Amino acid sequence: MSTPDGATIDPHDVLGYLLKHAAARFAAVADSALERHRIDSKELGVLRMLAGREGTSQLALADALGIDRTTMVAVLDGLERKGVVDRHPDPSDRRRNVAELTQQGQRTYEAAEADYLAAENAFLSALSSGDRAALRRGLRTLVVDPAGAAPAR
Amino acid sequence: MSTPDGATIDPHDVLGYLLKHAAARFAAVADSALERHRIDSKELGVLRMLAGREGTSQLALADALGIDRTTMVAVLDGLERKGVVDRHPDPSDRRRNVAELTQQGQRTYEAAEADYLAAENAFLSALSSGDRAALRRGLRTLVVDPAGAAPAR
DNA sequence: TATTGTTATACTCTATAACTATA
DNA sequence: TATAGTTATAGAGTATAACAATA
Repeated sequence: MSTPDGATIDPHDVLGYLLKHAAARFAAVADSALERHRIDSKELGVLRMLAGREGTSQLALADALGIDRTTMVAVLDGLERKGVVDRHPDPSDRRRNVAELTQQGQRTYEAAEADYLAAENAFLSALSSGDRAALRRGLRTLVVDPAGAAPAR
Repeated sequence: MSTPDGATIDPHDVLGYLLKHAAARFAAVADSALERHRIDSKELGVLRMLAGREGTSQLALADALGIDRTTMVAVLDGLERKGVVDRHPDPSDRRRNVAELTQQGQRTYEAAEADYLAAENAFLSALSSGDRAALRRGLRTLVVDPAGAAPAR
C-alpha cells in the first residue's frame, strides 16, 4: 500500500498537476491563436490593460499584471518596436513613463482580443456550460481569495 | 471603446490569467506544505509514481510526468541523495535504470502526501463543494481532452 | 530620501546535442 | 541501428542589485 489508508493516488488527478497542465495547454493554444498578430499572451495582457485607459505608468502596468517592473521594460520595448505602443514621460511627474496604445495598437488589440476569446471558447468547448461557469467562478475565487495562501509573488 | 463591440475586458478575468495564477498560487502553497519533508511538488510527483509500483524506468517516469528524461536524471539524483529513492539497472535490460522507493522513501511519501492533500483541501476551502467538483472535473477534461489544443509538450 | 525607469547580472528551469553502454 | 541514461551546454524567463533622473 502506498498511502496511510492504503489508497493509491492517480498522479494525473492531483490539483497541482491539473492546474499546471491546463495552464500550459491553454497558453500554447492562446499563443498559437495570437501568432498572426505577432504578439503573445503576455503582450496581449499589456495591450488589454492599456485599452480604454488614458495612459498607464510602467510600474502600474507591472503591478497590475503581477510581473516585475524590470520585465515590463523589455515587454514595452518590444511593443514599441512593433509600433503598437507609445511611451512618453508624464508631464505631472516626469519620473513616470506613460504607455498608451497607438492607433495601430488599438486595431491590433481589437483583432487579437477577438481571436483570444475565440481560443478561450474553443478550449472550453468540451465542458458543459454549467462546468464552464463553475470553473471560471472557482478559479476567480482561488486567484482573488486564496485561502491560506501566500500571494504568488 | 476598446474592443470591436465596445466592451471592456477585465485583465484579471481572462482564462489565461486565472489558470496561470491559480497554478502559481497553489504551487506556492503546496511547496510550503512540503517543506518540512524536504521535498517539493515535482519530487512528490515522482514519489507518487513510484508508490505502489514494482519499479519504474527513468524514461517511463519522465514520460508519465511530462518532463524531459534529462531533467529526470537531476530529480532522481536529488531524491537518491536524500535517501528516499534507490536506483539499479534492470536485469532484463541493462540499459534501463529502475527507480523505487526506499523504506524511508515510503514513509516520506505517505507523510508528504497527507500534507499535500490537506493543502489541496485548504486551498479549495473557499469553494462550494459543487464548484469544487466541477472545477476538478473541468480541469480533468481540459488536460486529458484539450479541444483543438496542441499537446503541452 | 524615496520613487521610476533602466541596465547589467544572476538565477531557475528546462530542453538540445553529444557521448557511453547496452540491445 | 536504436534506446536509456548521462553530461555539458544553451536558451527562455524572470528576479536582484545598482544607477540616473526626478520628486
